[in-house]
Amino acid sequence: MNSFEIYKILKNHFGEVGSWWPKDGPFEVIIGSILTQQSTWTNVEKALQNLKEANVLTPKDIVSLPLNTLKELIKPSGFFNQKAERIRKVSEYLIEKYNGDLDLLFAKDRKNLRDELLQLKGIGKETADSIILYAAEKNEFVVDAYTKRVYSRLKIVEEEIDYENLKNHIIREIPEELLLYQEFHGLIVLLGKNICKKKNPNCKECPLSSKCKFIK
DNA sequence: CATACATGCTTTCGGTCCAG
DNA sequence: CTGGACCGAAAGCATGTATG
Repeated sequence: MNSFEIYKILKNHFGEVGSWWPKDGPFEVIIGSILTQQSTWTNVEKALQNLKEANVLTPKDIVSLPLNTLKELIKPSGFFNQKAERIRKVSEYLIEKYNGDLDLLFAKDRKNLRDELLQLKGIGKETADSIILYAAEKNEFVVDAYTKRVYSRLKIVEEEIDYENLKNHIIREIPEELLLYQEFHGLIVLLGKNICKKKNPNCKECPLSSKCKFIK
């Protein structure tokens, strides 16, 4: 079974995901992509809500905030000490290099943008790709723990496959289109979060169960 | 040198598992 | 059955040490 088939089955099952990532602006996407590292989205939403209520919406707002206040605001997302440092460092960088104007950063081509993001502490491959796909809106596919779990349970790839290999496997099998990249990733998140869970998977509800060897 | 593997980082949520 | 203590999982990343 190839990735485009999986996409169609998931879309048929869940329907249109739409712009499921919060579109309150590209800077919020960057913050969100850091906050969501190793954390659930519901917790990240609380942290983002706190920032909004405190009127912290731009890189300049972040750096003018005492670090401890930032930590308090993002506490619900977990790992708040590290994440606060990372968010502040990234904000400082954006101000120094682009005067806080993200359009300048996103004007770069996809590869250069990715390399630049990866040099920032706290931004690894998945976070960089999320920023490119959802904030810069360029065709960079995102794979994550859900993707790896789903694909390895389907026996399409081995469990220990690394990030780039899984990503390359998938992009070879699907059309290179922004909306499809966003939609497919969103659908996999829905599947991984609600059905293909690590602990109590709901295989009976899974639209892919007939193709899956895992089945519990 | 470079690649592999282990560890620290934190809160919230949803199970599991007995005691009452 | 009910609740509450308890446990592991949840959209990763950087750093340090071991291994070849």
